[in-house]
Amino acid sequence: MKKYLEILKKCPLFNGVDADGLLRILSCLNARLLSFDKKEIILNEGSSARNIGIVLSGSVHIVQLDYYGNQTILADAYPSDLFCESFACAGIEALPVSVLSNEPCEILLFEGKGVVHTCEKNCEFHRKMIYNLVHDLAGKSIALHQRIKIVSKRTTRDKLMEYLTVQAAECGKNSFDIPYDRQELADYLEVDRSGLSVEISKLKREGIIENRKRSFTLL
Amino acid sequence: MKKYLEILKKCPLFNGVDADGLLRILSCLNARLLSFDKKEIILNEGSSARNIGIVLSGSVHIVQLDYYGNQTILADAYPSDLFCESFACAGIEALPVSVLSNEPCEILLFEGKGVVHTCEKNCEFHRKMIYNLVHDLAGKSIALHQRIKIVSKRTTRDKLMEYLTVQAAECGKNSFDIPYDRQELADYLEVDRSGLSVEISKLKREGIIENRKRSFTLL
DNA sequence: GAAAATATGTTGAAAATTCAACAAAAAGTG
DNA sequence: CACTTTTTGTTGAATTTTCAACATATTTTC
Repeated sequence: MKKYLEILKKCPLFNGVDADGLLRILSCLNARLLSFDKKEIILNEGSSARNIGIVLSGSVHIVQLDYYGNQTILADAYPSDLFCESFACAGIEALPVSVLSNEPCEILLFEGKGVVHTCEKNCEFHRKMIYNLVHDLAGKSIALHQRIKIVSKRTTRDKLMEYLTVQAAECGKNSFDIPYDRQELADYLEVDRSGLSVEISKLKREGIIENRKRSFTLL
Repeated sequence: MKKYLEILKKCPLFNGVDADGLLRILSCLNARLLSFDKKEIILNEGSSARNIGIVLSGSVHIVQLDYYGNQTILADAYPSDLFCESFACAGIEALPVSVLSNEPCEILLFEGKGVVHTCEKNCEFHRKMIYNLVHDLAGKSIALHQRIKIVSKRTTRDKLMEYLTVQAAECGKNSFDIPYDRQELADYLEVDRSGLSVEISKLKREGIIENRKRSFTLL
């Protein structure tokens, strides 16, 4: 576990906790270290919602699957990011999403109740974690609202432009790379992949954007 | 304020806090009591995100507005419900949503930092509130995911059927009333109102649902 | 209870999305 | 480097949504 100490220190849950406290908390949480290849199922929709995950290496997609096979990408998690904390904290039975590995990755999994329930030994750290949890959950809510703002646009073109505008704002430049290939971008925007390609081509022809693969420029 | 004590006791933020503690917390939070007519703006998108609200009477819609005038209904809040707590807790500047009164209503508004920062007098209650906040934020996240599952369906018919199925499951009956008129339902499902009416008519003709105004039955 | 205002249903035309199928380009493999 | 696999772009047809306009029904107001 020491190998990942630097990653774990940056995890929003452990903000303000020193390396010593971190190691104590981890032993207290009974965390399991798991490895996955690309495109594997880490957690499956409908399975127990008790677990919280932290990405140690690689990255994952948080998705919902439709009965027609349409996949919706809700969010991504990268090293140091938490995932599924909201489901564990709400105390629901079944996970309403699936978590898929986007590339080979290593994941730390532990039970959410270990975080929420105070234990005798580390009350000091637990208190800090609860505060951190509030901030993290609130941040996740913001992210969901931002995604809704993008996806609630009524046309593929508007969704794409809103998405690209947000990305540009986030990295403070008009040129940036997105974390998705075409199919994944379509799954994030909830549109048809081929229709998305058509729209990207149009925007390029109209001189509104430049694009090559995952790299975009707003003009 | 005593008039609303019963409503406030049921607020998720004050779970486990007795009437005495509640009154002390309220004075500490510097809460303002505000009244609104129907269809008024309570909080405007882009304005300060510092405030948390509690509905005391009536009900409100949490909405996002498009530059074309399309309104998206994200959630509703009824007496005892909190709203905008996630934005206040995340510490962002600008509110990414608007809050509109759905009917004449009374609202308690206070600064979010009063909840998150411990004060000297009521540390006991503050600790409880933070725990309550974690549970509440997690629950709001679940609600958003549920809404996304509905709205990510690709056709008006599928969105409507998913929505009605969730409603039926929530009240445990096949007959139920929804809290929206046609335009509001369209705004919640992110579809065109007239197209929604067409789809409801079709489903009735096909014998899949019964409907009169806000009352629906799944067959 | 009549008049005005609001809500809902219906229609047809225009616009957009989806779907399947295929071509072209790029990436991965031995 | 050749071959295979995967990704991306393009097309046209079918489906669906949107939009505007209007008819009907319901509610509100005086």
